[in-house]
Amino acid sequence: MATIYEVSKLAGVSLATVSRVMNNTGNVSEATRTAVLQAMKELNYRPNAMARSLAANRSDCVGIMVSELHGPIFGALVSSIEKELREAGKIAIFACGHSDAAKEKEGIQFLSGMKVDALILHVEALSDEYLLELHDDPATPLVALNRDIRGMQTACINLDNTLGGQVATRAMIDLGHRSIAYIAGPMDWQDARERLDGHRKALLEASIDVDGRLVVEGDYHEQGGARAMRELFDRDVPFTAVVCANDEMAAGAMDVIRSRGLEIPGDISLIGYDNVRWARYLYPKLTSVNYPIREMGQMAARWVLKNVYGARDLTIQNRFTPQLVYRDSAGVAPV
Amino acid sequence: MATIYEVSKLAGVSLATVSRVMNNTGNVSEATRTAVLQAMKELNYRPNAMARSLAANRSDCVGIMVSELHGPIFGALVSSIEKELREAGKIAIFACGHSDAAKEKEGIQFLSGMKVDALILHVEALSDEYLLELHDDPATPLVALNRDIRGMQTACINLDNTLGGQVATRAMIDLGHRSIAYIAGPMDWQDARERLDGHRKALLEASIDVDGRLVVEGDYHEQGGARAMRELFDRDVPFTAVVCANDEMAAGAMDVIRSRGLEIPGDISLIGYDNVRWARYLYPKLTSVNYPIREMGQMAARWVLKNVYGARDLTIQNRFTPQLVYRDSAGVAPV
DNA sequence: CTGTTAGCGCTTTCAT
DNA sequence: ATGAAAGCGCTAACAG
Repeated sequence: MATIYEVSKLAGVSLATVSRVMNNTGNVSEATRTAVLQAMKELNYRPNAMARSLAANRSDCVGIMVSELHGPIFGALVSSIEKELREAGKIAIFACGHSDAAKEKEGIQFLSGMKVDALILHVEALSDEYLLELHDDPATPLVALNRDIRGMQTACINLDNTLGGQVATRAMIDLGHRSIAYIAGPMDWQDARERLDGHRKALLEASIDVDGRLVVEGDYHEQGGARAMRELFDRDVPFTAVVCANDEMAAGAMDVIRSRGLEIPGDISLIGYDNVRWARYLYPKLTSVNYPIREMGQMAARWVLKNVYGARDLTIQNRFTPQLVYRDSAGVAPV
Repeated sequence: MATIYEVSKLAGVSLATVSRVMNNTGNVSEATRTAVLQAMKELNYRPNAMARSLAANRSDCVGIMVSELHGPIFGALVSSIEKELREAGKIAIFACGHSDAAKEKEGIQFLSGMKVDALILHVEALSDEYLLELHDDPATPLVALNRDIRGMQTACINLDNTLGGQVATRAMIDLGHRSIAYIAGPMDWQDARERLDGHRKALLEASIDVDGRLVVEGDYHEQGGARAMRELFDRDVPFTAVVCANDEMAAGAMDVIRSRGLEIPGDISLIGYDNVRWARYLYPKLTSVNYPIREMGQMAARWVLKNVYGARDLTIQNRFTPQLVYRDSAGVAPV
């Protein structure tokens, strides 16, 4: 593979000049510029990104640490970040934490070894304190998704999860439901707690007693949703609606409801959360709270572009508002 | 961030020695080794991956070029490759081609600028000839997923798509269906053509005439599947089963079938292809041909580990056999 | 077993 | 406007 040296020789100029035309830095006469460009083409020259980083002390890489690389949420996130970064000529380097504190730390270490210029994190296991520490270390700027940490709120991009839970339950109430069950996410996750808070809030504002027997903790997975749904039926306290803390669990719940010979939404209304791509493939099509993950990923990328690479004219929105997407799984309460 | 130089000073040894303990190369006395390790810990030293690559002329990065980073197929692929590579201490760098020839080429250029040690490709738009050319250039070894290119078959990892189509249609035949419609993928994609071939083959081996009016070309997306399904109904030639070239289209078709007041599988049986994660969330649960994409991604990663990094004891399987996953959407033909 | 030294390909002063 | 030269942090001969 050709190097800058060979290009300079072929073009009859010095290394420095070739570097200048590559980076559009300093003054280069039109004549030499074209000569260099020509030589680069001729040799099919690709600058060595590694060498460039080393010399420039700037890698043009940003590290993305997520729980998983796949799935409807993380997949969309990762994809939108990569897209935005790439359009700005930056490279996204990914690491997976699998919701495990040790692995998340290890992933961050790995990325820092890659000398990334910035970090975008969407992690569960790492504590607020740890993230704050990282944030206060000026070595690598970072932005955290789905977190809201005091002391670094300008570097947090999150969804108003409480509002989301509220909106879902409120929609059920507006449809006439009074006995509304809730399948929560794992309570050691902040977003799960917030979503549940929202549910409770909606109940309170409608003066409906919150009945502990009507909420059961799931695991954000289909199986957990199914299990929770069975538990709900077994508890034998009547309800006409169930809101789920995410769509996966709603899918599991849906299956169980149907297997009891009940109709959705005729007998039981159902609302999910996240509005993943396949929510509309379900039958009936799932009403769900939208998690604008692509927009939020894009925003995280912009945060980096603005705060690390000095891009102008970018406004950062730290907090996003979830909106209910009405489909067919929630209907008026049976009389 | 600490450098190797500072570590060497703190440990009271030379650069070379530090390098040796980092890489487990050459002989180092136990005493100095611990001293160096200690110094590294003390300084929280992370080797600079860029510098290391430059010097060693080996980046430990492998470039992954896929059409998309997200979605049930690509997401799973990307995730499995990253996992396998990472466990071997290699770094996956991703680029998206969006099924566009120009972007796919550009992505490859980009990755080669990153000086990746190898390339794993899952692309549609690039021609066999172009890939062969790349393959014959020893600069960057490459392995191609979902392709079967003469002249580089040992570097291809693919699914027997024809067999998959055959298996699906054969299952319908075994259930007593004789009039079987087919919703194909875009005919300029090789895998779509192969899957259709399989369908025809199954028909032939059962001595069923292939009726051109019963196959319609879709686009591998839900909307295309719905459109194709409507087209099929409009053509007014009766059928009791439809096999779809992928699950997305099956989801779209399902919706249309139901909207005509028909039952699945009572009136019409349906089989999908790919067996994506949400296939079992559909109602009825979708019977589908499994595309073992994770295994294949893992295999591609192993190919690189073996052929580029010299890992031992890895056997490479170039061709995978699809298997039908029986669920509820396909049943016996109505009498 | 350990140290010295010459690069890897590029950027970036500093001269000219 | 262009060139010379000193590194960036690390590896890999080569000596000793």
